[in-house]
Amino acid sequence: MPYPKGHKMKVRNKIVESAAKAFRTNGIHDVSVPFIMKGAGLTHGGFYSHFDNKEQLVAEACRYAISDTIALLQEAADQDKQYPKINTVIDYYLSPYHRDQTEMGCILPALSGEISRSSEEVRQVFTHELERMIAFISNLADIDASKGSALLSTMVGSLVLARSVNEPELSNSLLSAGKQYAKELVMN
Amino acid sequence: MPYPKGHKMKVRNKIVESAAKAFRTNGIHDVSVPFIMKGAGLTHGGFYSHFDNKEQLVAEACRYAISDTIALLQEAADQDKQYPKINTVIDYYLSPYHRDQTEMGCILPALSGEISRSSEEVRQVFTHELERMIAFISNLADIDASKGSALLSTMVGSLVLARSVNEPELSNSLLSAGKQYAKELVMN
DNA sequence: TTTAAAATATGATGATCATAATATATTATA
DNA sequence: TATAATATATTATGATCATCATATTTTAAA
Repeated sequence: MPYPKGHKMKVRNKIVESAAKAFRTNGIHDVSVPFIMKGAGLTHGGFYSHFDNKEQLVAEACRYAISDTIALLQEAADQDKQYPKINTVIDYYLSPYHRDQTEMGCILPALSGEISRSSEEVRQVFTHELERMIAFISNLADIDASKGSALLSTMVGSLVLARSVNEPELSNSLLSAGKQYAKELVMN
Repeated sequence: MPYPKGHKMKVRNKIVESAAKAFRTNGIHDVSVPFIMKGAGLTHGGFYSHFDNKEQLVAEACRYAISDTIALLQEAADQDKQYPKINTVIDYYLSPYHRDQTEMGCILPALSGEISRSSEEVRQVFTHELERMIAFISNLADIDASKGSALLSTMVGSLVLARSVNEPELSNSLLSAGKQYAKELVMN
């Protein structure tokens, strides 16, 4: 058996990581398989020995990206002493930094629009991961899932709109307004 | 001068309408120029006598679609006797009907993600139209623009997430939660 | 009814895409 | 060190895209 044990798995993970980055930056349809493979340090030929098709990779990249985001937000919540902890997450999520760092940021504002037009397979994975995200937010804010959904919606909506406009002032005010009313939602 | 006066303008409008429909349903990059032209009852060849390139059409379709949405929401607000009027708009915006009718629905949840990766020209138009939308919502709800931005963000976020999941129950609960907290935001 | 400008259709070009077939390189084990 | 299984690279295929060049159709006015 050539190649060390676990080698293929590592390469596969690199492809998923590369895809998760590229999709968040440039969208799903605008990112080609060759581009993703280049990002993983490979050429396009080997792609189909790792995945059945691009759609399967999209699903995996969604799963990876949301898990990654939850971990990142959890870390932010743990490090900051601010209370309630949810405020740290809201502040991070709606920061100019997060707005401008799409590559590493939350997948929801970046790809939800495209996901809604994707295959059942992709939407199935997305649905499951979104449920985890809602649970995470609700738990951290100590609110029920319904309120948690509304909170997440406000965060996602504010960020996606803030990213769409090309007037920095308007963009910042969308973030600020989102932050303020997200926090009020949690407290009331 | 062949062809009746105003003929070209009418055809041009048909193309913009066709594009606005198609983009909302299938995204910008996933809709081809030949497909848009077919939707307007034409073949692809004539496209470039109406527009310099696809990007220019995207910008026009954005403008058209947001104006169309504002008019639709204004109409809904005028017809229903419910007070405050903003509640009618919130109920319509976050209805299963609007969620499932992407073709005629609001462009914000459908295309914001892609817009944020579009050209400056497109984002410029989008920014201007978004400002009009925020003004419309704030005015109708009798709240300031900051609160209006947060309200619109909640509506957009809820709808985009509701459209992304493939579990009807979760989707409906995202709409319901959005409705409830959007109304509370207006009142508090 | 003819005509010519304006609008539209047909067909072509070169790029890029997802995917597949085949060739080459890698390396754990014998 | 040789080998054979496995991973990766190269090359090919057929489709689709935006855009352009050219041909054909339309119809207001002469």
